[in-house]
Amino acid sequence: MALDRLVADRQAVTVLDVAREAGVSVSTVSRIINGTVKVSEDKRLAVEDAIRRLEFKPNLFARSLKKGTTMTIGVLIQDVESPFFTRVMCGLEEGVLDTGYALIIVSGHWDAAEEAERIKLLMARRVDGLVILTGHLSDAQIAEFAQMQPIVVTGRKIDAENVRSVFFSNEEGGYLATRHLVSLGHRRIAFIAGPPTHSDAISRFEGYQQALAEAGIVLDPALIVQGDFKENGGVFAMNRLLDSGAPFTAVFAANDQTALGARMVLSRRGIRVPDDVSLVGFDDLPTSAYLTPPLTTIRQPLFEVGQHCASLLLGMLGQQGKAIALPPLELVVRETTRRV
Amino acid sequence: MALDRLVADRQAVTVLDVAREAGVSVSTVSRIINGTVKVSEDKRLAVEDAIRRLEFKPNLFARSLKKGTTMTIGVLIQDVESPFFTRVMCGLEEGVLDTGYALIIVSGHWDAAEEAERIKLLMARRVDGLVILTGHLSDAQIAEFAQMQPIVVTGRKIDAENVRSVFFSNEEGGYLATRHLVSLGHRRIAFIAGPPTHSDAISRFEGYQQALAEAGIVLDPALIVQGDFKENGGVFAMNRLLDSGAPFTAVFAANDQTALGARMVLSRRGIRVPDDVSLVGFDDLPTSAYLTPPLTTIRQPLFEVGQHCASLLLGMLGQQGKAIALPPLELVVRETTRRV
DNA sequence: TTTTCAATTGAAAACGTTGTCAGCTTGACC
DNA sequence: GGTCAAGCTGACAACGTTTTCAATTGAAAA
Repeated sequence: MALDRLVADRQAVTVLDVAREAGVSVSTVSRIINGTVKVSEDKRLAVEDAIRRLEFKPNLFARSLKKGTTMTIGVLIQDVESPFFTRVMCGLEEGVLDTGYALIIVSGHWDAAEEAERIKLLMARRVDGLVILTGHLSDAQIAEFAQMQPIVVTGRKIDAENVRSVFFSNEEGGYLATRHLVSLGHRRIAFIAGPPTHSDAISRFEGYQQALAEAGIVLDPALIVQGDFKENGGVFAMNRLLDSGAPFTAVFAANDQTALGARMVLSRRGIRVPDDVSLVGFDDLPTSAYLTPPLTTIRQPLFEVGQHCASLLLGMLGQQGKAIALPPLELVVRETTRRV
Repeated sequence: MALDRLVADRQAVTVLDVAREAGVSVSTVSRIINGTVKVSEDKRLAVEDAIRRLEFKPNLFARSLKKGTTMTIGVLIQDVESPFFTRVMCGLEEGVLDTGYALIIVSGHWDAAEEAERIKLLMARRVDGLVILTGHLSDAQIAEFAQMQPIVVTGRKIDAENVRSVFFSNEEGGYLATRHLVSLGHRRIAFIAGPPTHSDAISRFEGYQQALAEAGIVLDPALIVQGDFKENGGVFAMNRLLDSGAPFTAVFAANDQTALGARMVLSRRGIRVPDDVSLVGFDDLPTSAYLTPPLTTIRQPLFEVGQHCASLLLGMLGQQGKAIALPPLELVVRETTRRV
């Protein structure tokens, strides 16, 4: 009795067992599973029944070995704990749902060497495709990796064989945020930057400069301080800014986490937001709407970015992924900004 | 020339190529790679050199197929976006670093059926082990899954073959938080609960009750409102609580996200924290220290929990994982609580 | 010098699939 | 009735490893 075998040794139900149980050959079983060739109705039924009875699960590794495909997608993120990445991951996860693909996620921790290391690890696992969410790898490196398997990369534009970029204008976001402050009458607008080598951070800074220039405000270097895209960077930056004594009425932080740190320092020093200082972030993280007061910020459609990445990659892998339209960047005005 | 072959067809460097290049048999190459049997020094050198020159990477799938092991660990979380899970994942990630194991992460979204579904997916991929971070699966289900592969589960105590639990007392945490409020003179302490079926949530409630009983305070059902462990649940709960008119001077929220939502409502209604109402959370999420004011909460050593899970599972898989000591739960007093 | 034995090594058989190839039916057509 | 094509089917060779098993070697022992 086949079920005994199942109980005795849970691991070992193979296509051979199914074939025996259904009284056909292994080839036929394989054909039914993959639907490659038509088989007679009675055998199909017998096999499907046997599969169900034996709870047969094809060994993915044997299959991978034969077909050269692993049904696995590698995802390089920078930090598992960053809400930015997890939001995108959420979209990715949704995007590959029910496609049979699984995600292997690795973190590069904002370090080009570590990123390359992790990608090599993924390649050793023969992932079918790669999603690279920002980071410090050079375009050339990515193009090289793309010789091995298709890649979708976010946060930059790469023109290379086998690479698709999901890209949207951080510059425009920086511009939107700054223009909003300008339109409220602010003229001394501080900027807490992101990591100096980070392309998103650079673009946001460019948007800031552009809005300033457009309003005829000369950029005051004393109002530019360095952050690191994390809460603590915001804390340091805001302290430095306040200690410098340079007067300002508004702050544009390069991301929400930075804004959070900055806001804490302001509050600690008795500076009210938005009464004394207006504050704008960037990202619209899930928690940002629940801060006190709720943070004015630039909304990036991160979930959709994830979905879109999945869809693009699936497309490159020959699967028909559902097309996702990327909503534009959007200024979300909440309660941390006020007319001066 | 071997390198030509490499360039022409990047995928296909096999152990056979290496053997040919080094002038030995495939068996010898395999032996050198796995270190199973001693081979002569000169051949070892030749093979190692060939491996390097050809950039040979063993095909993990062929190996898995033969050895029956996949060097993959499945992780069931509930929500990629929850800071709670990502913190633990961080520890997990660190724990398996350089062990050759990779993590496949799936989300159950707090739904027992979906959780079981995802676990079956992981099992179809023949993961070597499983880490289950809380959730709604029954103990019996987990014990059954454990017949297939070792499991580490958090947030509950399961006595079963092939299962290890990482468990620490949410009850004690609830007790600590409530006792802190009591010691500040509060007597009307509201509680915003978590999901009613969630074991962590239940334990925290029990701790709350215990501290109240110890202080001789009778529990007032009017002060207990339902949340869902997310920000929005905190918003609804706090609105309901305030609308009910029941007086209170302190709130214990079942987790930090809930506290965040509750705090926003308080602020919106002009109720000051901690001047009018004291607030305690649970989890000590990374952002909680940066709220305004910084949140008093119970710190769970989540990162260490992740490391510990990894270590336990690695142990069950026959790897010598480094032992991790789990720090105890801890009350972190910040600035949202004050003497009444 | 022969015998014994351990240390290395290579050939070949798995592991569980898929896909090619050839063989077997079956029915249609002349 | 014979021929053919078409439709199914099974045997078997891959896929790239690891792991027997047996053979070869060289050195040590007799």
